[in-house]
Amino acid sequence: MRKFETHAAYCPMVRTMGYIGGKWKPIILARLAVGNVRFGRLTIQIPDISRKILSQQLKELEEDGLIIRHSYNEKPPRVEYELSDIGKTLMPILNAMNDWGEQIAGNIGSGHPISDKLSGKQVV
Amino acid sequence: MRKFETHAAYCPMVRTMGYIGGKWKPIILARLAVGNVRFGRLTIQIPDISRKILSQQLKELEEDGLIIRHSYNEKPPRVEYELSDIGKTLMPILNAMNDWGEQIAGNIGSGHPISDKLSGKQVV
DNA sequence: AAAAGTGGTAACATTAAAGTAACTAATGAG
DNA sequence: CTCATTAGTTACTTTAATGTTACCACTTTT
Repeated sequence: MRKFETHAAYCPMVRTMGYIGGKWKPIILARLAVGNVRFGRLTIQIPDISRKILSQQLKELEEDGLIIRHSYNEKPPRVEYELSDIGKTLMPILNAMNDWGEQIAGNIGSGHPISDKLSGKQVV
Repeated sequence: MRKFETHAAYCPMVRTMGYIGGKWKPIILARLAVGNVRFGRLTIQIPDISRKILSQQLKELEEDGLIIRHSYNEKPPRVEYELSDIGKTLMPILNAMNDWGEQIAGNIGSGHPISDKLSGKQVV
C-alpha cells in the first residue's frame, strides 16, 4: 500500500489511492475481475511486469484483503488468485478505467496531446 | 506520464494508468472536478503534497491535455486550473474512486485487514 | 539423463518519485 | 522601509518503487 500521511484519514481519494495506487495494481485487479487467474497466466497477460513485482503486488493485495490466493498442493505447483468480495467492490473503478482507456484511443483527433502521444513512438 | 512499454498499445488499463497513474494525479483531478482551483488552494486541500511536486504534476496533466491552466497577469500572480473537456471524461473514474474511499471507511467490520489498517495508526 | 513446467524468493542494481530549503518578482499593507 | 502575498523554480538529497539475474523444489515429459 502506498504511503500517505494523516491526510488519508479524511480524504476518500487518498484512501483509495492507498489501496490501488501502485503502478500495476489496477492492471492486475482488472485481470482478476474477469475471472480467476494463475500466477503464470498473469505474467503473460501483463508482459511488462516482472515476476518479482507481480508476486510482491499480489501479496500486498492479499494482505489488504482485496484478493484471495488459492494454493493447490500439486507438482508443479498451481496457484490461483481471485477477487475477494471487497475486491469486487472495486469493479466500478476498474470498469471506468478500462472504458476510458478504450475510448481515449479512438475518440481523440490528431493535434491533441493525447492523440499525439498515442500515435507516436513515445512510450505510453 | 508513467512509463510503460509496448503493452500499452493494446491494453486499455495500461493506457489509462499512463495518464492518471501517479501517486497524486487522481487526487488533484478530483479536486479540479469540483471546480476551478488556484494553485495555493490545492496546496491547502492536499496538505501532504509539496509545492514542487504539485507544480510538476499539474504541468504533466496540462501537457497530457487533461487540465487547462489559466494565468492572470496580476501581482501577486493568480493561476487557476480546470479540467479540460477530455479531463472531464475522467469523472466516472474519479467518482468511482471517491465513492469507494468513502464506503470502505464505514462498511467493513473489524478483523478485516482493511478495517484494521484504517483504525490503527498505520499510515493509510 | 536432461529438460520443461510452476510459483515463487534472495541479493543486488537502478530508476522514478518525492521531499527540503532557499530563492524570485512585483505589488500593497502597515 | 519592511513584511506578506502568490506561484512558482532551482539545486540538492532522500526514499520508494521497480527491475535483473540467478536460483530452488518437485514431478512429468522427452
